Amino acid sequence: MIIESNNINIRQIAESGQCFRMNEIKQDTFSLIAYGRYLQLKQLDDTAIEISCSGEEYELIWKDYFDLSYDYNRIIQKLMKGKDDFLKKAGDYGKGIRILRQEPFEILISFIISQNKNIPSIKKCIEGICNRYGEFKISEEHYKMGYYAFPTPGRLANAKKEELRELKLGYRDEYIIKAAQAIHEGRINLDQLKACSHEEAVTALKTIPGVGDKVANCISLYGLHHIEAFPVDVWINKVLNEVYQNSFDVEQYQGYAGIIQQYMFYYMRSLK
DNA sequence: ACCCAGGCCTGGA
DNA sequence: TCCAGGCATGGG
Repeated sequence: MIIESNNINIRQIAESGQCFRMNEIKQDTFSLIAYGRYLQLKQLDDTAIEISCSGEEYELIWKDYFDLSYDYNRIIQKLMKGKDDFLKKAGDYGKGIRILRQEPFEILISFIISQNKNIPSIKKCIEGICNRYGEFKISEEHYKMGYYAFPTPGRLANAKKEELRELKLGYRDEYIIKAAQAIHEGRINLDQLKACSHEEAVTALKTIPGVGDKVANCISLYGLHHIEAFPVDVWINKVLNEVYQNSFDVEQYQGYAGIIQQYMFYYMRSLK
């Protein structure tokens, strides 16, 4: 089925560093594994994508996943009318980005892995985990394409350190197991954190070893959809230092700073 | 060989 | 409270 929007660009989303299982499989066509499903997305033009699922499945899952009820154009227009030159360029450059509503547990583990790694390396590690611990599935709708879902908390909670080391996760092995156990044993309830405030969520997430301020903000933004989160990584740090001389005022964008952060990140990386 | 990657933890000022 | 060094691994 076709989705029309002035603010949806699959390539930009796939390259925006918020999701790690979206890949280009042929020109302008991307695969995606999420919520235990396999999907293909084709960019038709600047204002439309084709999504390989029924209208029913779209309404049930993907409309929400791509955050299609939110008006990103309103944010872009606000930036265009403002006087922040960098954000004008960044907004124009990344106006097809949206903040996905991804599975909280997958995001928790993915961003624990992300520390001190580049994006290609993060992707490799996540695929390794899925291949080793995820459920193997077959998509009848895609010529019986086989794929692995992201593993459940229970499967990862019972993983062995040595196994994870084989997957080249390095010192993150223990972090991953501890995090999965916290979820599996119910000490941390991610759905509950979705319902409470961003600040409370970050505080709770930081009790998990291997989750510091940056990773907690990423989980809050990408996994819990607290779009006021503002994760500061090396790239955003570069923006804050070099572009704003450490005088950027996040408060101007209160309530949706995470979207602004995403435009900054995507644009700054394009400059190198 | 060195440096960096969507950082975090620990120990010592 | 702030900072330095260490931490696994792969790629430039």
